[in-house]
Amino acid sequence: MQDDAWSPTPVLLTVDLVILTLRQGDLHILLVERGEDPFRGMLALPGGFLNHDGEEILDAAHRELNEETALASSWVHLEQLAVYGDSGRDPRGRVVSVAHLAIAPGLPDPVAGTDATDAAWVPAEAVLSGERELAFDHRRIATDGIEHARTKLEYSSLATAFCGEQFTIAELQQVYEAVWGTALDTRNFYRKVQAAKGFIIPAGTDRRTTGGRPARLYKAGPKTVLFPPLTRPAPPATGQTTTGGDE
Amino acid sequence: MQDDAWSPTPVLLTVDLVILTLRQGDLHILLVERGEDPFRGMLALPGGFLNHDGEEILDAAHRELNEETALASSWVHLEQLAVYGDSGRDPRGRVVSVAHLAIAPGLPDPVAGTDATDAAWVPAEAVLSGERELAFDHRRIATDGIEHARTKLEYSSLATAFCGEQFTIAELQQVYEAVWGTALDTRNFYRKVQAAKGFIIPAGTDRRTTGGRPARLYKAGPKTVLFPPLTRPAPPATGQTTTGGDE
DNA sequence: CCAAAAGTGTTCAATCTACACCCATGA
DNA sequence: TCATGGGTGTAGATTGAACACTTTTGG
Repeated sequence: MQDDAWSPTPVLLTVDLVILTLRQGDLHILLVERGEDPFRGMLALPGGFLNHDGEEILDAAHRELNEETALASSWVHLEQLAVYGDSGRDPRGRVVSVAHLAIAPGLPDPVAGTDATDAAWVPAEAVLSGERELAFDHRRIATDGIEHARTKLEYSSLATAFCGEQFTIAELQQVYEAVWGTALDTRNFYRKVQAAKGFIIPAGTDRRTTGGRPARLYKAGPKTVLFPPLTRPAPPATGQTTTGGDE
Repeated sequence: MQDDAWSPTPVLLTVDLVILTLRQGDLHILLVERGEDPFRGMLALPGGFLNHDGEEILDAAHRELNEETALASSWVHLEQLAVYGDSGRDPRGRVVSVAHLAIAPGLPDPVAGTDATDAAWVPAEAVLSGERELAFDHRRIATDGIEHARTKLEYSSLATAFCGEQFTIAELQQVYEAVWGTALDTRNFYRKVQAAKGFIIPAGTDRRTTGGRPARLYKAGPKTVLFPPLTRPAPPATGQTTTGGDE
């Protein structure tokens, strides 16, 4: 990082959010309908420019998140994902976006955005498959974000961010099954999450019942890195040499 | 990502590089001595502002890499790490840096920078321990980059980027040992790297000898994601509950 | 033939998977 | 007392760490 004689060209910074949650057992992503002109009327990730003077990037992400979900920041996991800065990605000029991943516990159905024309939860599958078109390079960003979440479930405590403050192990399992799109053995899942010490810790003597034996309640533990990790079942190897092309 | 009435504040974008290589069996990082005024004379990561008109971020990283190492881009692994944009990180104003991780095969000793006053390979340990002070928030960036490389060796083929086009399994093992700072069993390492199909593939009938039986030569295979992964030995658990504090 | 480094076989323990089984509650 | 989901035990397969041993070269 050193200066040169020429003065460097400034760019515009935006913050875009991949906000994920679970709804009726399926992974959903929050999208807004654009009210302004580049891509007006098309679905896009929530986000916006950095505020006037010296707003921190992470603060801007939090601000946008609250504008869209009206959720107490404390319950939401928020982390930086990557930068998307291709010169052609925004017709308005050189706009560089810092993408963030946010995970929220299940929210009430319709989220009327304060800012955007309209905001809605869309099944993640519809975005991954390309069924829903997105503005800018947002499909790419959303795909990257979802993939990031998938792998991070394995070795981090990210899954608890999908639950409320307290949750049962069965609820936690639903998170894994929804995000990974696979079924897991309930009984082995039990032991695995408990084997990762510090992942979840018992919460009071409370229980919650849905027809059978009441389940113990847990809350997120102090550890964010899981050991041993929860391994994702390998896809069933479709007769090919391995699992299709690579690199 | 939607517009507002006010016009957004532009920021300056830089690209900073964490360039790692192996030298005499130890992990080294390339640092330059700053010739310009903020932090003049202090060590810093190689990097610089984006070029005049619409240079792509990745292109800028490649450009800076070549200026510093004069290495054919094709042999170097280069990927984006993260964005560092805290408002106080650069005394010149709002400068946002896109950090990159570069891995290069061992290079000839002195790398006389074209741009910087001086460039030198510094043992990674000296940076991690804080023994060497770095300009800006570059120690943080370097630390993050090294940690990123460490974990990525486990599940990706990143290690081959430290070797030349062809390498022996013993050389590959040295990479793991140097980056992780642990000793590995040669014989089990053999089977593990070969079990991860597509990681390394035999290169011709060539062999290379250093005193004993000649070793087979390999080159990087098509797969970038390793399955099964090479797991890093857990640190010996120092009698504490687990491995020290967390979160 | 000896030293040195490459590569193979084998053992024993830890782990994982699959599934049988018991437990606690509401109706 | 039955249905329903929560939670535990356990046998067999798979994997992993440790280490003896064989192979191939140069001196």
